[in-house]
Amino acid sequence: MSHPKVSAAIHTPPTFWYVLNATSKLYVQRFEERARELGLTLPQCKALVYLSRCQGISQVELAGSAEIDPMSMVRILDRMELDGWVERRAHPNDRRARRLYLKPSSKPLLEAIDRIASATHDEAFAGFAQQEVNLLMAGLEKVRHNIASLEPLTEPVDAAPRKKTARTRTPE
Amino acid sequence: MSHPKVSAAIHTPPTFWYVLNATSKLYVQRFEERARELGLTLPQCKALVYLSRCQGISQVELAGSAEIDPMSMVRILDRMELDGWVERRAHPNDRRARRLYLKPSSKPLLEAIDRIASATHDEAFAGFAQQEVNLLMAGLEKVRHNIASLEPLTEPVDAAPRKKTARTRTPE
DNA sequence: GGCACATAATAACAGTTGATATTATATGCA
DNA sequence: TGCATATAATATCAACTGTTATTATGTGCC
Repeated sequence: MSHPKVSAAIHTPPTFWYVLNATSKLYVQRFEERARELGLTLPQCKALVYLSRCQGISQVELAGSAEIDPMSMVRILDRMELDGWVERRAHPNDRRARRLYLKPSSKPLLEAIDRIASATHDEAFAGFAQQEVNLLMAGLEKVRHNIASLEPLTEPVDAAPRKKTARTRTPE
Repeated sequence: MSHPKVSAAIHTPPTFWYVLNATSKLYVQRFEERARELGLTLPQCKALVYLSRCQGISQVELAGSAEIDPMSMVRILDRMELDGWVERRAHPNDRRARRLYLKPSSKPLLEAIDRIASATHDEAFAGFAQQEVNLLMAGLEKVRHNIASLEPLTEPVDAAPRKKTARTRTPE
């Protein structure tokens, strides 16, 4: 991510989505900058943390609670199993499913993740009163709730099925 | 993005980065859900909007002001030039550079983007007083500023150069 | 029991993104 | 002038993500 330092270009008053995105991206970047020392990406960290809270669950369950796409979860687990942090055991009653467990070796990792998360949080909220933090989170939650409870855009279901990747569109 | 509806898994109190990310992602998703009807992705919209504010700039400049990676910008412009929204003209004094211009056909597009942005904004802030919105943005800006002004993590510059992609890491 | 259908995990593939290398040109300085 | 270095744009390649298809099971109903 090597942007040439922002030039003397016009800077219009930042819109909400701009600030929201920029902040989110920065925050993740900072987190991953630290997590890189552990050889972990954010999704991996998420998987580890969520798994630590309810070991023995299946992959779909973990994917569901960590809000990660099941297919991505497979790949994350492949990597982490290889790295020796996680174990996939057979499920006693369901031969399709696998029960997930953390290997003891992952303990220090989880602690490190915790430290990293705190450190990032502290950096982000330097100079904030606790109440401000709560307010900010509450606001974001409200926005999130607003969007989450919207209908999926009724989609005109028009004759021409559109490609999912944004593509050439001839203006009629 | 087809998660199986979040299972009965334990749900710990949401942390800040969780809420921040989730909100940001949802917001973008909602925006792109609408923008898809125009055949545009969010980066494309960004490029168009920023370009509209200072036509005649070069690609690096646009990349800089829109905070998009220059290489990504190339690809975005390739597509949009093809689609006939944007023009690359030779730069009079610098034969390496190209000056960017919007083609007239992009005008309705820009208007549509504007409408979409407003619509999304309105959905997100349903039930907010203007003051709340301002407060929320101010909070985010503060966080953003906090992180943005951090040193790049002094990187221990340790002997072993680490791969940038999170990879197997044998615990010593 | 056996058939229709759902589900867990994974494979295969396509599209996108990010990092580095390449090419042409500019710029500063000896 | 001529060489070292910087820069704009782009090509190339590897990693990652998302989508759909595949395989092995499980579940309910007749």
